Amino acid sequence: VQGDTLLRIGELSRRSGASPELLRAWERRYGLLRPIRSPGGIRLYSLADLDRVHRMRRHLACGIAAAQAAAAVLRSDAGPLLADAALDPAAIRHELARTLDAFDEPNAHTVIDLLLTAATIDTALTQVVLPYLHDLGDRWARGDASIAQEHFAATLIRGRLLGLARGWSRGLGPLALLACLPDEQHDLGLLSFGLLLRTRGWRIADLGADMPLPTLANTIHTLQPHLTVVATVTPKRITPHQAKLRTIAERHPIFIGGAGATQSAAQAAGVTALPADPLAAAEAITQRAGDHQPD
Amino acid sequence: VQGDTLLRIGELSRRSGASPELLRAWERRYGLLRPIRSPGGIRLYSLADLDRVHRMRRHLACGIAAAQAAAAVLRSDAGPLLADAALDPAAIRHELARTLDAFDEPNAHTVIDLLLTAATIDTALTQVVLPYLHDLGDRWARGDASIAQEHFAATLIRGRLLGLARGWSRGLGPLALLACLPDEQHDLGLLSFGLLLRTRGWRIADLGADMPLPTLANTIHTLQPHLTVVATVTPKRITPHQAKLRTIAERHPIFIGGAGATQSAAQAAGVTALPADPLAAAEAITQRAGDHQPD
Amino acid sequence: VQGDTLLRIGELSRRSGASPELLRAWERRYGLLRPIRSPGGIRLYSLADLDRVHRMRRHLACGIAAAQAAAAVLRSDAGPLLADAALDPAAIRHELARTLDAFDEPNAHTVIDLLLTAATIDTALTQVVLPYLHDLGDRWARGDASIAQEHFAATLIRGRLLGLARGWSRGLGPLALLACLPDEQHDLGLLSFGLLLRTRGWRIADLGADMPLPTLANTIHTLQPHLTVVATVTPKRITPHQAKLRTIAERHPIFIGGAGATQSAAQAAGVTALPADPLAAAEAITQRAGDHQPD
DNA sequence: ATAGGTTTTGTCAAGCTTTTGTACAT
DNA sequence: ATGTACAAAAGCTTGACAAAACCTAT
Repeated sequence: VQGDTLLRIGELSRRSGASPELLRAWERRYGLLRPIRSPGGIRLYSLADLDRVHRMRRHLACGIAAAQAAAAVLRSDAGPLLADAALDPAAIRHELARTLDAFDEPNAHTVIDLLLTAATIDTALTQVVLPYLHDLGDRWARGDASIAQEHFAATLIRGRLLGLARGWSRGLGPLALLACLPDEQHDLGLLSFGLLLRTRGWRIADLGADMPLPTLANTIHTLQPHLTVVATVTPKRITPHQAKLRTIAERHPIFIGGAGATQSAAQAAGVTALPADPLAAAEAITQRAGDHQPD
Repeated sequence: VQGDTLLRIGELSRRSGASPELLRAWERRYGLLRPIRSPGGIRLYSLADLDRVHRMRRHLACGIAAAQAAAAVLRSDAGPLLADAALDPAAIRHELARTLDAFDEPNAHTVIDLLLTAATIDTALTQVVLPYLHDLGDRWARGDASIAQEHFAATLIRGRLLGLARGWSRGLGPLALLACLPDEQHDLGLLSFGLLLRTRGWRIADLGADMPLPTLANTIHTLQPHLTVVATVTPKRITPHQAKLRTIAERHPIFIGGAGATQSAAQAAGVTALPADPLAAAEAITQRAGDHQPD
Repeated sequence: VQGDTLLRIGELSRRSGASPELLRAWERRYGLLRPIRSPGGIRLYSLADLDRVHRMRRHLACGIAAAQAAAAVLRSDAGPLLADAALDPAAIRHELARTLDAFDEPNAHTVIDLLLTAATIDTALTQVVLPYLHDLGDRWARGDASIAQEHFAATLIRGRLLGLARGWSRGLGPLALLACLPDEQHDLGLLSFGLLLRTRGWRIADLGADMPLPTLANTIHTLQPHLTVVATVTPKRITPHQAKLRTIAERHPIFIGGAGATQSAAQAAGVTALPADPLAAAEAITQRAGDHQPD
């Protein structure tokens, strides 16, 4: 569970599938493991040792002889493996999925803490959080994840993203107004996009899910943002509002993002489509703003 | 229920369920009560004293030993008064409304920071945040607030509440599972209620808005919570699901809260209605859990 | 079920599922629990103790041997913070001091994680981190803290602040160049100040401690920042460089901040003094920039 | 793989003390 | 009403024990 727990030989055997006698033999013959000892002489193994045994068995399963397998394991033993493995985005994403699927809130927070200290917000969002959410959606569609798991995960992640968002309307940069199209409930992608914009110096005002367009128009008038981004996961939400969108877009720059932001649908509504990739979208908008109002 | 009613020891005993001898012992040993005396020496107790005895008995029912229970009662006696003395809830609520109405995110955060530093979570929620949200809903119904303002405020507050919620499934007491009924999108009341439960020692798992009942049933089976609370702002959401709710409630305690939790609707669905006031609801549930799980 | 109730061993046993004998054995053998005692010698446990027992049992259920499980529990002991829902800045500061003084790096990280999710960066820095550093300096001056503790704490905090600073030179806002005066080694205050500026939309370039003024002048020429802030904790570092500072300030706005930034010293060097309070300083600079370059 | 010895760990018992609700005499 | 007494319940310490898990060596 933890990174620094110690296992006795019985537990190592249970977790690795190798008998205690065999583990002792591998230690004596090949120096595969170097457990520390308790005051009474009991062997105590680290999780790195467990990993070594796993690799050893994998080699054996491939037909490598024991002596050579052990040598290979020790050779490829680049020190604190598990600690480094934690920095691999795929591993973190996997760990995030595991904890959230199990409704294990404290450890999910720990994983996110680790992620946020190890990575930039850009990396955390594009390499871990957004791919995870995307994957979760797929699993839900396939019936491999329950709505409960999906809501639980979304709530926890929303909390962390809103934590990062704190104060994002403050400061000197241009203001971007964000909102989901009417009937669109998926706000996490837009929230993430807002964070990517924020790290690029924008000020953000986020109206969240399901925003009626007349109200949006009023808010544009009140806040006078530099530009507005509306989001949708399906082009279907655009068509019913083409006319209204076009009216607003005539007096104010409107961008549309999310999986539903197809070129054709955007063009029909007289607004500008953003790339599907949120990082590319953030860069594109920032680039554009920099051009219009250079330094 | 006057503020200045005085009880003699027999009446206090009858109302509190503790024998006169015991009440005197608690006074002598722990200083739990400080009754004034009649000219003839008869003890005269206030209603605050009755409340102390009730709290004492609740602690005892939870398994706390008498000396420690009395200490806890006395400690929580002086606590909130001193802590919150400097704080005017109405002023803070007004300030919160002003900043949020103006989409002034940084200063809204500052107000909330101030509130959280100056008040307990209980006070912050029941005196400021929940009244503000309620008032915002009223203003929206009257057309005095736009959906944009409402979404903006809800998102910001949700972020702060989720920040406070961090780690709330960890460690101690019994586990409470929370969810909104199907089609119910208002999750902030439930979230606040979860925080109130948390400060009373519960562990929380929150499934958020719009949770299908079959999935809820599965999650109950998986997590084995001590009880489940579903929320709705209107009784209309209960009727279509009466049968399913009843089925679940037969094998697991289900409570229903929120503005829509009328007695009649709850009874029809075979579940227990909670008081409309979230603080009272949290107290009621905690009370009940303490009663059911004595020695 | 308050956060400060005390349990006798029987109740702890009932709530945790471990027998009283076993609890005493764990205390004696591994020091897992440190209950206070009643005047008569009865063990009184806190809810944090209950949490420890729960974690102990969870480890045991995973197959970890008792001695190692206890060691793991004690190692990951983040104090009473996680058990209570206490987000009082003073409590967090105290917990930060406790963990850092004990060179308890993992738990210090946990405390900081908690702080960053519960509070805004502004609050975290001004209410917790900076007061803690100031207090640490005082204690060191009085001989109550060792240089080792001071270095350890500074290094850990610097790492976290740098983590928050990631990407802070990116984006659209005006660029602020930060540097400590020659011989000035205290860079954490400046780093914090940079973060406060960042949340107000600035881009930041930080040159860190002990920066020779000719190099600073060159960097100003290269980066063309919007303004430059130099920091010092004592006015003594200003006097030797008055002339050079004045020369630079003739062609570029220079501000001076930190405890050493007295009005008189600043005036003598022809630069602008900032308020001693970093939050006020950040606001002042941002205000000024907004005036000069509106919208 | 087995044998024989050691360490670890949960449990129990004996004898004594503290805590606490109730009872009784003044 | 007060104060003392009392007995049951719950705790404390010391010491010991046995099953399970481990060790080494053959």
